[in-house]
Amino acid sequence: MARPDTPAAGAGITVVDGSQTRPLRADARRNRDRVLEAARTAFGAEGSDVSLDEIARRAGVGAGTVYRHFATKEALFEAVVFDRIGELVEEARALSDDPDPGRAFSSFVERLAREGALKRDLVEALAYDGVHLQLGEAPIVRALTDVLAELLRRAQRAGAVRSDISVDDVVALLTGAAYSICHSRADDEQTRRLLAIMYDGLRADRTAEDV
Amino acid sequence: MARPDTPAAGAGITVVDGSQTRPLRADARRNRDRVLEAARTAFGAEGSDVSLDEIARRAGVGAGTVYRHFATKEALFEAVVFDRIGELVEEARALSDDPDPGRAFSSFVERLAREGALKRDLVEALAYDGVHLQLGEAPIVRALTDVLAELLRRAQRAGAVRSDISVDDVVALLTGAAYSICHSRADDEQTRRLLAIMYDGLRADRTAEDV
DNA sequence: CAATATACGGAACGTACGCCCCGTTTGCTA
DNA sequence: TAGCAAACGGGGCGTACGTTCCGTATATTG
Repeated sequence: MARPDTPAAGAGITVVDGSQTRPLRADARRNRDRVLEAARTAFGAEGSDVSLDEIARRAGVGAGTVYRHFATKEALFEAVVFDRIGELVEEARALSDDPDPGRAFSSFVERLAREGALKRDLVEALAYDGVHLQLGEAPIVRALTDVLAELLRRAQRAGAVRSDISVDDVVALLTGAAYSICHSRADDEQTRRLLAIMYDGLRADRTAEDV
Repeated sequence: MARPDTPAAGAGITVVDGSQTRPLRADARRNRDRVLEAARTAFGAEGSDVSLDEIARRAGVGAGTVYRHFATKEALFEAVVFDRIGELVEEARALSDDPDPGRAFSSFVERLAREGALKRDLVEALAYDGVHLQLGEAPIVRALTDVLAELLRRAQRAGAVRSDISVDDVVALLTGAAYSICHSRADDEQTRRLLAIMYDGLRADRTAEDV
C-alpha cells in the first residue's frame, strides 16, 4: 500500500455501512458489488499494490465511482480482507465443537494456510498488521483470534498440540507458511509437504530441547 | 521494488567490477562504500522500498553519485543481497564437515532464519525471486543452494532430518519463518518458539500421515 | 602548482498513482 | 413523462520516486 502522508480528510462520501440512510440506487448497488468483486480478485492475486485505477478498470467503472463507495484505497482493501476473514471465522466456528479437537484444529490450520497461500491480501493483512494497516483492533480480527484460540485450547487439552504455544504463534506460523507457499509458487505436492512439516512441529509433544 | 518499464539502458557507467580498469579515485571509492553501507542498513531494516534518494541522503551523497556506482536501484539491491548471501555461504561451508550433521544443519537453519528475520531484503530476495528480481541464476545463490543441499543431505543420511524433503522445501520454510518473525515483531521468546516448532517438524521421523 | 580527467551534487524530467472535481448521465418519484 | 437528486466517468492535481543531465569541485599526475 502507499501510506499516503495526507490522511485523506473524508469528504461527505457515502461509506460502507448503508444502514440508516436510504438504500442505494440500483446502479450504485451494482457498481459497488462489481468493485468489490474486482478488488477481491486483484488484491487476492497481487496484493495491495494493484493500483486503484486498475481495479476500477477491471470493474468497468471510473475511479470516481470507487471513491464514492470506499473513502480510500485502504478502506477498499480492508473491506476485502474483512470479508475473507469473516468467511474463515464462520468456518472455524463450525469446527469449534467438533468431537475430535485435534482434527478440528489441524483442518482449520490447513484451511487458513491454503487460503492465505492463494490470497495475498490476507497474508499482507495478517503480517503487516500495525505497520501499513491498523486492522488489529477490528472486531472481525478479534473474532478470528478468539475462535482460533478456542480451537487451539481444545486441541492442546486433548494432547494433540504442544502446550507451550499461543494463538499469536499459530498466526505467525500460518502467515509465514502462506507467504512462502504463495511466493515460491509451490505446487500441490510441495504445499502438502510444507504443511506437514509445520503441523508435525505443532503437535510435537516434546518441548524443544535444542535449536 | 518498482519494476520500471524502461529497462534502464546502461550508459557508460562505472560498474561493480573494478578489475581491469584503473582503480577508483579515492573519494569515489569512499563514496561507494558509504552508499553500500547505507543501503545495507536501509534495505535490511525496511526492505527494497526505501527510496534511492533516502539511501543517498543517509550515505551523505547525491543521487547522481549512487548511479555512478550502481546502474539501477535494483543493481544496488542485488549487490547488498549478494553480499549477505556470500557471508551465509561462507558460514555454511564452515559447517559442512561438522562431525555432527544434525547439529550442523540445525544451526545453519537457525542462523539463516534469524538473519532473514533481521534483514528484510534477504527475505524479499529469497521469496520474490523470479517475480521482481531474477536473481535465481546468480552464482552466489546457486552456491547457497548447493551448500545447503549438502548440509541437508548429510543431516538426512544421519537420520536427523526427515528424508522426504528437498532444499527448496527448506528454503521456502525458512523464508516463511523469517517473514513471519520480522513482521510480527516477535520477541526473542516467540522467535525461539517458532524456530523450535519448525525444527521439530523438520526432524520428525514419521512421515506425515494427516493434514 | 597547473592541467585534466574523474567524480560530485542536486535540479529537472518522466511516470505512476492516490485522490478530487465537475460536467454529464441515469434511476427514481409523482 | 417531466423533474430532480443520486451517481457516473474520467480528466486533472499533487506527490513520490527512479533516473538523467550538467555545471562545479576535486583528486591525480607531471
